[in-house]
Amino acid sequence: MRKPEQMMNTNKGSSTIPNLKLRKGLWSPEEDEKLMNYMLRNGQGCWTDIARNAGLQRCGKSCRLRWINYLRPDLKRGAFSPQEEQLIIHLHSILGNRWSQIASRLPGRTDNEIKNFWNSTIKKRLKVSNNVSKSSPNDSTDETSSNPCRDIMGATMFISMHDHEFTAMCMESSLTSTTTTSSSSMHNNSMLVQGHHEHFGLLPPLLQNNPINHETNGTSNLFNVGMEGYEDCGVLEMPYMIGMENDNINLGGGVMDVDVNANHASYIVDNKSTNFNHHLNKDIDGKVKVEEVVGFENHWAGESLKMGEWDLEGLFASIPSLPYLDF
DNA sequence: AACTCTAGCAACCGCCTTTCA
DNA sequence: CTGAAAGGCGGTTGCTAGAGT
Repeated sequence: MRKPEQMMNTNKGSSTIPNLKLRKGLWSPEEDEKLMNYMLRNGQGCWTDIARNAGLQRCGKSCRLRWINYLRPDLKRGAFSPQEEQLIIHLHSILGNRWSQIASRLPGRTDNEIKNFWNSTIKKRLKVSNNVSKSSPNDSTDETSSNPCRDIMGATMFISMHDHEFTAMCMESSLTSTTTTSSSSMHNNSMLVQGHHEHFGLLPPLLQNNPINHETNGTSNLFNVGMEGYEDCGVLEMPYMIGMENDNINLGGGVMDVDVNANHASYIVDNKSTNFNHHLNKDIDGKVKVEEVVGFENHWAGESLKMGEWDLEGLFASIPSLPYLDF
């Protein structure tokens, strides 16, 4: 942190207020009050104007940051709850360091806050857990190391495997509404399947001991996907693929047909952005195999799939913002 | 009590993207 | 179409407070 009176310098940033020396460093309570009052009176607008009109000797950028990270009334304060922590990990495993996108899924939390939390707390724990796992002979065949997602997957001491409810909620809510569900959701799940299946922290582990979670409340479906394991060739064995009987689930870019009685489920998506096609076939023994047709490979094992190649909007459309969560 | 270490976090920096004249 | 300004974002810095010695 910087002392409020620490620096006064000419602005050389992208937000300019000519001929004014702009303050930097910590915000004083007076400055906070000015900005807060102005924002509450006038709402958001051009930050340079806000800075000027509020009588602040700050650049617009600085005002924006202060508002977003500290003054916004809807900000949540205090430590991250375990649920939030899990969600952050979950989202980070999907999105990487896209803090703003992660933050957009955690109401009341800022990207800066999450970033700091990740860098200071989670990374550290990750390191510890990684050291532990490296010392374990059972992990000798594991090629985790460079991928943090994968590190997390292996971090059994880090993620509680027994706290299933939250993940379940994620899964349920992401598929609760037929309008919010998309093919990318399947893709997300598939990604998360990667890693040591005995450590499924980010998959809904409830599925491992809750074979059928299948209910309806009139308008919503619970649609849980359980994973028994995975194979490097991209074929996943799923003990349970659950949908409403004879449901025709709208998956955004495609349609999933679930016909439990016929022991058959098919999921065919032709999504330009994700280029992701799956066929699901239910085995006689009740397992459903997801056979990759296009665009999904074992990227942990070498063929990396770059995030930038995805349709992140589509991807995110499938991740719930969980507004009902009250951490 | 004095000093050192370190975790946590506010805020800056610089780059990239978007908007607008 | 182009360039400047503004906005947005991720990475990084450096201060503070508290714990440890």
